[in-house]
Amino acid sequence: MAVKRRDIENRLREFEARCRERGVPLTVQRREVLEAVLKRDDHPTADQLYDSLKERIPGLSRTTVYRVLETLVNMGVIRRLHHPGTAARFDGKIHRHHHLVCKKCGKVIDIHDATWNEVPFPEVRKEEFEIEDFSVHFTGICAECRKKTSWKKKVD
Amino acid sequence: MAVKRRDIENRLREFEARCRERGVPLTVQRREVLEAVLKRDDHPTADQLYDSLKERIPGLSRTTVYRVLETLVNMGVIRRLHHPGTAARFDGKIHRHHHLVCKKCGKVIDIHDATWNEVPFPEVRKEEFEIEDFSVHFTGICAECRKKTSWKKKVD
DNA sequence: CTCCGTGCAAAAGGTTTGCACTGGT
DNA sequence: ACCAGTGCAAACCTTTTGCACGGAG
Repeated sequence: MAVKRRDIENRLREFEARCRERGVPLTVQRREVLEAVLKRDDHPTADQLYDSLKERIPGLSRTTVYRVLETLVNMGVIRRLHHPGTAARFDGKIHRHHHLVCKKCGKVIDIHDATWNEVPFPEVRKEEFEIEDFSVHFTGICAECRKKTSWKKKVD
Repeated sequence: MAVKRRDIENRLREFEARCRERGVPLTVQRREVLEAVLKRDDHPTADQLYDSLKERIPGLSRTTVYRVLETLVNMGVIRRLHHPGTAARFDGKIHRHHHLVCKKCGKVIDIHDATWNEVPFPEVRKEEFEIEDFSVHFTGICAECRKKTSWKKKVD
């Protein structure tokens, strides 16, 4: 489910506060892009966000959307997803959650599962890698794709 | 660790058998690209594979590498990875394993962890999603990047 | 007032497509 | 011989960069 209205307001306020304390200029574009990401639960691409905002913000540049998204990711306010598909997708939900990824159509569905959230980090001392978080990709076939008869891409 | 020599031979034989039984033409390019992916453990991009093969296969086209990789993924012989970075990466290891992904440089390290492999699939009846497998992305900072002082953003 | 952020255009990758030719079955 | 696979070039899509202007602190 998408972030709730109340939560969105909190997130925006939190963002504004963080901008101020860091001296990061708070622009209309940044606020609007963040709000647009928070309002959706379908992991939009930069281009989809641009399309949904260009009417509200006349003269908005695609470039700016890319740059703002980069800024928001670096501030830890949103996340960049690396799932199937050519374009990067963005997620306003920054708490730990996992994804169902359809092998056929690439759709990404959020899931929350307490059991999975609590599995302890694996031992990776050998790799000298400092794990901060994790997310699980469950791959398979979504309901719609399962209904369709033709199954071209994946053969088996 | 990379796939072992013996295993590579088995995988190639298995691939040839599957081609025959499906009537998929077995070409030099397909065999060589598959072998090249199996021989490495660093999740190469299409371009890196092309570079490593163009000497062995004079006249090889980048396009062909892309097309062959697509075919191999569809046949289930290799996997496409969707990790940070602009280019898609490919993985010859098709058994269940997980990845350490560096937030800074985008490097992907394989890990095998029995505990993680055995956590049962979550309940997703509501989503009507048929889970087939999963893989876990552990995000954090790799050894090299941790040593570096600056901590701005990703490169590779 | 000073910079940083923005807009525009153009460049820079990475990947896909159209078409003619070659090679596997 | 037939049809799928390949090579080449160009198209395409996403993302990044250079530069001048304008708005936020």
